[in-house]
Amino acid sequence: MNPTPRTATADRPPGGHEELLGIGAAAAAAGVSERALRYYQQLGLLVPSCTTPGGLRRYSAENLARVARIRELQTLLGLNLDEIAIVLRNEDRVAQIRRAYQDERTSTDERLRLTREGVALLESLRETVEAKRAALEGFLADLEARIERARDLLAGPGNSPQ
Amino acid sequence: MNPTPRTATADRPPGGHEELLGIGAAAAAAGVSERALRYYQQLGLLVPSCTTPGGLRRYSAENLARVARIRELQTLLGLNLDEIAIVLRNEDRVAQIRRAYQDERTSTDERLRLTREGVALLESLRETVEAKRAALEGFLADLEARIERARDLLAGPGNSPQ
DNA sequence: AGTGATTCTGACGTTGACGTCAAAGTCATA
DNA sequence: TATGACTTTGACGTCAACGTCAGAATCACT
Repeated sequence: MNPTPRTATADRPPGGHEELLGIGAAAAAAGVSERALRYYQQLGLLVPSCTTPGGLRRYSAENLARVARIRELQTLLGLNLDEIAIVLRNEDRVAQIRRAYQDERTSTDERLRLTREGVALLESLRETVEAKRAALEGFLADLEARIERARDLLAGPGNSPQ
Repeated sequence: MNPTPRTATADRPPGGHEELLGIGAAAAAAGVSERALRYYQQLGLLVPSCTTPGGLRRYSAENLARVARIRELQTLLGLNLDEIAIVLRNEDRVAQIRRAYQDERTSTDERLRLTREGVALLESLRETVEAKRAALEGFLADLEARIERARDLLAGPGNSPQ
């Protein structure tokens, strides 16, 4: 009933590399289908952190986090995969900027320039999200007002509230 | 250049009925396609407030508000049309309860019962929306934290922030 | 070297929410 | 009542985001 399912509850590797998952285990862990992982890769959203010599995809924890991010952008913000590609490219760019910033050889005004660029990218996403949040807030307020009115009817005198 | 476009900037009707729009004008006013209006009707989401003897659909302002509601539930909450159908049916039920409540013949405990039912329906929607809002809030907070950190780099001393 | 589970690459199918088009019908106006 | 704009009902097309399936290849393990 448990014939060593290969990847699931993996035993710690003696060498301290990374724990890489095959596409089946990765899909299960991320809560999406194998097809979805291949599709994301096809669109350039997700590149498995390495592949076996024979061409099998191996996914890292970072890869799984990226899938989670994709799903979040899909369900929370309602972005399509093309828009998500843009967001992810921006976030990758920010990470890259961060690394360049840490680099000893980066000059001080280059640091400034990079940071400003990163902030601008993040800000633009924030605009989008903030707009959505505001709209949702309004929606919710309206809903709560209606509930409130109904509740008043329950509390008030049973008849003819004028 | 203005050969009486029939329905657009309509002249006030002498009799005080309602201003009804043909499907073309209604679609334009609501910002959706004619096909969408027919499709919504096909799914039972939207029934034109009346039709001409020949079978042409006429849309009221209330109809347009409903379309706006549908679009809102689509884009803001990401619901599909089946889920929207449920929400709208619930909201219709609440309105119906409201009317029954106003009715003289409705007894006091019937009023209580109806109100409780209405509140329950609204509350259930509120749960959904609130969950979404919370998630979005978290998303936004994370984003703002990242922006903040980048901003700190801009304000701090140009080098090795440890 | 063999076995069985897993994965590969096409390639076609599906679903939701419409888009588009043809042929016929309706409506207000000339 | 005739004209032209608008609308009707099918019916087929489209697009995104995968689902599904076949046949071959890969991998860990014996």
